Amino acid sequence: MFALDDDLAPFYARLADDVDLAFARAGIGRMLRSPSAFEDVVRTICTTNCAWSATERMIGALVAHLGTPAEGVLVAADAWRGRAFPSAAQVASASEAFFRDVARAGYRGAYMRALAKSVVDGAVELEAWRAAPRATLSDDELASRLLELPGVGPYAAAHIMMLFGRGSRLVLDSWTRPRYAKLVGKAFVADRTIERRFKRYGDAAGRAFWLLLWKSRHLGGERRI
DNA sequence: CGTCCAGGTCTAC
DNA sequence: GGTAGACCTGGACGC
Repeated sequence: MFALDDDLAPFYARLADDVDLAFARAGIGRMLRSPSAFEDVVRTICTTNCAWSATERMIGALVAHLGTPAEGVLVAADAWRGRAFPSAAQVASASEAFFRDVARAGYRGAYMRALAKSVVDGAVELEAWRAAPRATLSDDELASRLLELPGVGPYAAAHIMMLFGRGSRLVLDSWTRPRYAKLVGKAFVADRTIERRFKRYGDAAGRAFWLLLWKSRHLGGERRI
């Protein structure tokens, strides 16, 4: 989960003379990921086009109703505490009614069911994709595969890749866009402009973008860049 | 009570 | 390849 195999040395080397991100060289910038790649993808789908409260509701329901209770942990039947995130098989076996009436996932229900089935029958090998080194599976190839998954668009693909240890794509959404604009003192900044600004970080552009957005959390205090 | 939109995506031009 | 419209849900908002 701590992605300790991710080698950030090249990234830190690139930040040696970076005014904005040199602070990260102290060992900042590692992304916390899920025990399984399937969980990373499902959680991400549950962040799309909805408020954070909805994301929590959907994921909470998946865990509480489909996940396996941890051994020796006594919990209420409807609680998510003490349970593992459900496996692809467990999600695949859930009914449409569960997604509609319990998780209240709306149109995402069909996406999650389809994804879970693809993982179960072996058509989609998320775990292998996550484990594959760049030399074997390029960022472009991984991105195109993720984009073919139901419910995964540009935002989700970039987010999942970040969790998979590929910090090349910028996670652009309704939180990061205004967040970046505020940091540079503008009301609005076009995606192309942001992409151009971070192009210099090469295959670590997404990680650099993310770090900049969270810089104040690491250093304390809000400041413009 | 109607409209808007939140850590977007998909389909049809 | 770029762009409207539709899409589940529910909390926030204006009236």
